[in-house]
Amino acid sequence: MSNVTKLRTISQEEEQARASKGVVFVIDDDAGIRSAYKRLFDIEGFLCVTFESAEAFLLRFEEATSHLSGPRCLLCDVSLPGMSGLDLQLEIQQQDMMPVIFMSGVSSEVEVVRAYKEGGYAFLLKPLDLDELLDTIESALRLSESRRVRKQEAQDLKALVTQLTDREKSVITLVLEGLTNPQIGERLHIALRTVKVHRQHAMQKLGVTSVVELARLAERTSF
Amino acid sequence: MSNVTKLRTISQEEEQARASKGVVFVIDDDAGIRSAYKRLFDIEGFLCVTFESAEAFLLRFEEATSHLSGPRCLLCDVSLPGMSGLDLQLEIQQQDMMPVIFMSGVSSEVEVVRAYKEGGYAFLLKPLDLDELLDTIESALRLSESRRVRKQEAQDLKALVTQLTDREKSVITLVLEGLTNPQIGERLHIALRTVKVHRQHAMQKLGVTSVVELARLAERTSF
DNA sequence: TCGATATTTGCCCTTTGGGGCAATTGATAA
DNA sequence: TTATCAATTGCCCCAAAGGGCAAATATCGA
Repeated sequence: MSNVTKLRTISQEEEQARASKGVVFVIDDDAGIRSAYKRLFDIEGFLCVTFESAEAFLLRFEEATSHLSGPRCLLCDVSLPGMSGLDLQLEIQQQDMMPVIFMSGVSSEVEVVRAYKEGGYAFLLKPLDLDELLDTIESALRLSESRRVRKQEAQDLKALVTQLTDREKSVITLVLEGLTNPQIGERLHIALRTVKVHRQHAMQKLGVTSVVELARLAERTSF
Repeated sequence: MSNVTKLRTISQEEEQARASKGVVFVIDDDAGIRSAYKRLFDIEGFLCVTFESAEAFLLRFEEATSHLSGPRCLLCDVSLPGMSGLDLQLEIQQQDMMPVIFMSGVSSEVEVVRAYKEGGYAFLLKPLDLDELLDTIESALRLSESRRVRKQEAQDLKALVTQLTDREKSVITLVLEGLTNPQIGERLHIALRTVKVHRQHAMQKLGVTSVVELARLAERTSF
């Protein structure tokens, strides 16, 4: 059935496939411009979702895309009716949601400077160079993806670490300081056998089989 | 004697002390502005060196400050006679020398965008806010310092690693993959005792006493 | 050709690491 | 109150790590 209505509808698989390549949010108050961008990004294989205002974006982008995974970025005009692009940017940067690319035809230097100072990813001046636009979108999506990966990694590790009991944590901490089991035993006033048991349990819980792996893991977290 | 001529001359110790806090290069074609900045940064405790053009900076900043260590940054007007600030920036970013802060009173948005796109650290519009200027300088200097530290660390480690012989490197590599000495022996077709010897020598050369330290060190380099 | 360095290996000894089996104690959740 | 889980320890065993002593080869610059 998606064949019949393919101009406006895509299947769920297609939708997720596009989202995996990248979700591009577009905010512009001009419906014509919105659909032009949508067409462009559809052709390029991205999933594009448009909004007519910053307020609409904040209200609806979550539900519109929470079921989709993939890197994302926001392309937004600086001057919008209601909440401006710059103010929206403040919200977004606070929650570290996604890179924001500004566009503008009539921007003052002040706006540009502010956009960058507040963490804007790029600022494109009209008339837009299509290649430049796509390059910027792609690199913003790459940034988004690498951030996501880093974040995911961090919280996976955190989940592992919280599985450890206090005793296990303290033993592992000393292991990471390079102490031997007998030394750890002395330090914590427990028997050698006890140290070994805690160490063993901790290694299992952390899913590592050697001290090297343990150290590598610890480098990426902070115990 | 420095007391007599203290308005223009500082002792070598004083010079290095200031440089340690931060070297601020200033490029402006107006001599009055240059001396105003110099006064300001002198008061703030930085070492300030001024130039009348981008060309003069490139020619002379090296010899003027090569004997001094410390974080550094460049404060520069975008529109300069001769080579523009933006062109200078290209040179500087290629060699990753220092953060560049642009100033301008009559900049178009295009210039601002280009400055940021090419890696400019900040863009300050006139009239300058003194507090903002100093904040920006300080954070640029912090960036410069952390870059320097990272770079230094990297080359120290590289120096250590190059001390290793090929055999030692291959043994250590396998150690870092989590293999035991007997396994390494099999893999390299050498006796267990030989593995131990190489391992021991490598650890000594790298200045580590435990596998944990070794792993930590390896995380920061790429063997 | 000679000394320095790298690579190799064997023998032997001690300390660590890893882990099974079994038991005790305390706390906590069902 | 009972079952589960964390913490603890002892005994015993084997594999792995660390390293001293000694020796043979090979390479390479002086």
